Amino acid sequence: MTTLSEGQAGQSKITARSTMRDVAALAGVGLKTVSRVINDEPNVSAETIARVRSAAERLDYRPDIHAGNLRRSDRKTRTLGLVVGSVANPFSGAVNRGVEDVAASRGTAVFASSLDDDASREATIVGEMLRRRVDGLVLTTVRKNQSYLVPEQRRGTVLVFVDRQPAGIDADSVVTNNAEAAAVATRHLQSYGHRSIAYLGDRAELWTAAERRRGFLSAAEPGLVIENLHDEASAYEAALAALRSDTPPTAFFTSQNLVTIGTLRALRELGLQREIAIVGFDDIPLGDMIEPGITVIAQDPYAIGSLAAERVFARLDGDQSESEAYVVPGTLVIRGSGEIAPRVS
Amino acid sequence: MTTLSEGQAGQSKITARSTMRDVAALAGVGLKTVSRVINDEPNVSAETIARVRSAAERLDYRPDIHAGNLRRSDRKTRTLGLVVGSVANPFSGAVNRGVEDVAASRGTAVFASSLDDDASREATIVGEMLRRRVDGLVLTTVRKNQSYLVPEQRRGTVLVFVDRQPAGIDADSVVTNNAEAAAVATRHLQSYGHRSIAYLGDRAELWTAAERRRGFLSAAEPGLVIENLHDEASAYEAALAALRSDTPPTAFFTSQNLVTIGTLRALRELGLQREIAIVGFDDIPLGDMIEPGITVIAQDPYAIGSLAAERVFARLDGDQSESEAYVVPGTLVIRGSGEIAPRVS
DNA sequence: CTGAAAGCGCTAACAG
DNA sequence: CTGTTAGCGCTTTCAG
Repeated sequence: MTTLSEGQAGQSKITARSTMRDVAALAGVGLKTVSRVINDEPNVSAETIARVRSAAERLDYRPDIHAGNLRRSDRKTRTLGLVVGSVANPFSGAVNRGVEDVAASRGTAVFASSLDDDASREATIVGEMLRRRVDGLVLTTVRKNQSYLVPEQRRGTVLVFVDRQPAGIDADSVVTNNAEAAAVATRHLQSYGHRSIAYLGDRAELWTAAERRRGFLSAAEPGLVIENLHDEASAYEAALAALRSDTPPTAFFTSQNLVTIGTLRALRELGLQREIAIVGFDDIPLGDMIEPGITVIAQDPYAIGSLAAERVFARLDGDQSESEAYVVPGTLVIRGSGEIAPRVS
Repeated sequence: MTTLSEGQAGQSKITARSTMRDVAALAGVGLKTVSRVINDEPNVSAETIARVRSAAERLDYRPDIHAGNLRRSDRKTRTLGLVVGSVANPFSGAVNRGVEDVAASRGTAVFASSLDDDASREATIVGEMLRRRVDGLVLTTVRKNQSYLVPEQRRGTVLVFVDRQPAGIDADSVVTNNAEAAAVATRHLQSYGHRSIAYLGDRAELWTAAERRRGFLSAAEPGLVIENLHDEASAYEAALAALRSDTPPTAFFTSQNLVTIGTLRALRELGLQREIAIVGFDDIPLGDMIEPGITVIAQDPYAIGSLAAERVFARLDGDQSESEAYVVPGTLVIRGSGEIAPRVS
């Protein structure tokens, strides 16, 4: 006894989802023939193609990619997972778009998830994506170590790390030249005469924060280093305290977006935005519209995302070369705030 | 003859993906028992549970959600599709995050796709998501008409429209009170004495743009209305031309993010940012840091996204009530640029 | 409490 | 050029 979907019975109103079987029945051909037509395989007569197409259209047939995948030999779901800080922040948004554009050109859809730099959520989120059998994963990680992904990688899931370098696993990564760019920013301030530069940084355990601090320290004479700032408010407080101390810095190097904004607020609060220099790491929306314009090391998150996605597809296409750390250089964008000379005392 | 995955043979190195079968074999139980344990179903002895768990762990077993779905009665993929302008823009990013947070709390993953307001891509993108059998779709549409989705909706795919009202289909929507808020902005300018307010708007066929214009016109005396501005550059040119005309406006109402920024650049170019008033629709990052601060109608994209996702789940949970247009009100944020009185001539 | 058999919608392998 | 049979990894159904 064969069971047919409801669609077969009712002529007028399509309500149940129709299957390949239904299309085959309506077109009066075999199941495999429909499969051939739907997948543009050769060896079907033009007339048969037309009949199948019209039947599929009449039933508003939508092939189920997952049912096919179950049996298909390559087992690709044409799906990518992307794990970022938060889809709501501009940096991640641009990475997301870079990944999406490359993925779309390959007929691949993208799952994005926000981590909020919360290490405890990393494994859960990645697990959810793995259950859905993503072909590859583009990851901004928080955990100290990613060795838990090694078995998955061995099974063929492609892993590419972005923004931060992974540990305990061998895989491609795409990052900004954090240390070098931070040193460039620092030397830029020095070239205007600054000798007392305060470093305001993010949580020390983040790879990016550590790299930027390393770059800063490689160029600067030992000075004020404040870390573990993760939002505007804490940066604002830290900057305010530094400026009110007995030996205030003549310039700031802020290692991250929100830290830069918090520091800008503190400078404004004290009316010092034209007295104290500041260079931030990572660009800020409308950074050229404020007064003075904010000088930054601008990253290229779109390029990071698209390059990462390209690496995923290269690996899926069989690239067996050694894993590589790709560097997307940050660039110094001069707008005014970093070109303020220290007050002569 | 039974075929077993490679995992069974090799003891040390796991390389092939193991299936429920492999776990069952290793644990020495039946397939269904493993299924019960993995899905936390009742009627399994504690000892058996432990044996299965340990076998699953040893094989690093990951259930395949799609294989299960094929046979499962509810056929839910626990996947949502989100179609927005661009995942890289702040408004869409916040909507995305709102959707994601609600979805994550229900064990649901989110596909996001960028449309760039390109009507020709709408059907393709939606089609890709439907092939992947998303349970629901949160959509920012561009096409004039969404009736092509009616059959899909009848089959049980939940549709919720955000930011823009759909046409030709009956479904929940979540939007800002565009017309009312635009009228509020306009009256705000009038309350400072403005009688010659220029409206700079986006493409007239976009529902949001039309609504905002309608709101503006309901409050303003007929004045300068310029439309079809879709980016910073065109808005900049339009504002510049208006300001250089024989009868320049004393205030601007700009109907969208990029248009506001373009207009601000024009005002700065002419050094008029403290002479000519401006109120923008949709908030701008760091809008309080520029001088003067930019007065806007701020929307709440996070609330829009999370409410939309909640509606999807409500419908999936069986809510059969009439479809509704939910309104997330925009709020006037006063920062300076909208509180400039016209020059007395 | 446990498991064998059937089948979800599709593709692979083969036979006509 | 076309169709039949088996089976992907899981859940359902039903019999122990």
